Amino acid sequence: MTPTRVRLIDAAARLLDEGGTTAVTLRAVGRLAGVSHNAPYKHFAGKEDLLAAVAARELGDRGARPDRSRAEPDARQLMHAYVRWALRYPARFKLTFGAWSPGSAGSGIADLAAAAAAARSGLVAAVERGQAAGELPAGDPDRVAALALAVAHGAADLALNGHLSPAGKGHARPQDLVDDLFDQLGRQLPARCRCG
Amino acid sequence: MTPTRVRLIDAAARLLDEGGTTAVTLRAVGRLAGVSHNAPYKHFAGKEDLLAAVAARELGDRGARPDRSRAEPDARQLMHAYVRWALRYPARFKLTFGAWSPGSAGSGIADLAAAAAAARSGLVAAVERGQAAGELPAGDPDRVAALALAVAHGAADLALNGHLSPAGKGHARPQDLVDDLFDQLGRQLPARCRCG
DNA sequence: ACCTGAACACCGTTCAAGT
DNA sequence: ACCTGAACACCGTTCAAGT
Repeated sequence: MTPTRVRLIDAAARLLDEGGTTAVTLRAVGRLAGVSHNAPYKHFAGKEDLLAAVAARELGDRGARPDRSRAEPDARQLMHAYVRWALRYPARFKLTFGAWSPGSAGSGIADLAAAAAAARSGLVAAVERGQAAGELPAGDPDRVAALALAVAHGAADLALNGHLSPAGKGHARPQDLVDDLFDQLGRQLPARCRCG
Repeated sequence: MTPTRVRLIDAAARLLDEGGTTAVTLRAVGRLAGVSHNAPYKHFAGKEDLLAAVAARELGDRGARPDRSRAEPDARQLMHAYVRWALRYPARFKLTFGAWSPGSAGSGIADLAAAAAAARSGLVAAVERGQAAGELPAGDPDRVAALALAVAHGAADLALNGHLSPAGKGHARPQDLVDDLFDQLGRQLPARCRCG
């Protein structure tokens, strides 16, 4: 709300993009925002809370974007967008979906939890539309959504950490793994096929 | 090789298990190992190289264990073991499959790359056995293995970070997602079903 | 070869003041 | 209410010595 608060978040996000997670120090954030090195403590509970505010804003921006271009994206497109975002902004991805200590209760962490819940429900809604259209198997939509997210998240994280494509064997791009899953999910037995 | 080197790795692993990744400081490692706070620099290029040595040993131990109890584990069992290990030792999991700067070339990092390659080839071999037994779909075994690993890794990582089961809705245990994938992979159209 | 102690430039966080 | 400067207890890393 207050201008210096958003200035601090801006500075932290910029440092994150430029120098990775290790470059985001409270002192550098204050320096870049034009305040003293401990002014952040008047706006955030500490370093972790400031980082949570950055993650919450990033998650909110990501959720707000696809709504304009396309009213009802399908689950496959959402997971492709997820992977694309992770590969393009590795530091934001690692921060947003990294570990958040459940005990601490700063304002930024609360915002982050709410933004994450909103993103999750959007994916579940897309899965339900896919099930209604017969493109995805029946069953608990929360669980199908979790499976899709697990593949996208795991593929992106493994790729970023160099654990996916061993030696230039091009065939393990994370987007391909997302497609493999959805192709497999779409290949379920149709109702008319009872020849078993 | 040298005794102090393994003592330093022991100390780092113990600090990692007890206090998480932030507890592993070079000074605390030296203290626990009974040497000065910068003796590690005679055995490792720096902090990252010591951590890589810890990760390489962990990965090697994980690879050596299942060989005794079961000669040829299948891919599903390997992925279940992967998830079980990640949930039980979160800090080791995050360290082992975390980010390793590709530029640096310490001895520990080289060991880690070799151990990761060995683990990967073991999974690919299990996938090939599953394909031969008709339990897994045909196609590039490297890619099927990558899909299985992506689900296991993503499910474990999301679960550890609280992004999987939203509000006590029990139905998103990472092991269940691994089963969902393998159940789906086993539900491929049999050759005799040509009624489409 | 292996280890030590002092030193340097950082860091997060706290605290007593300032306006 | 918001910000500042000094201070505390750390940290990784380097360096000149010691044996």
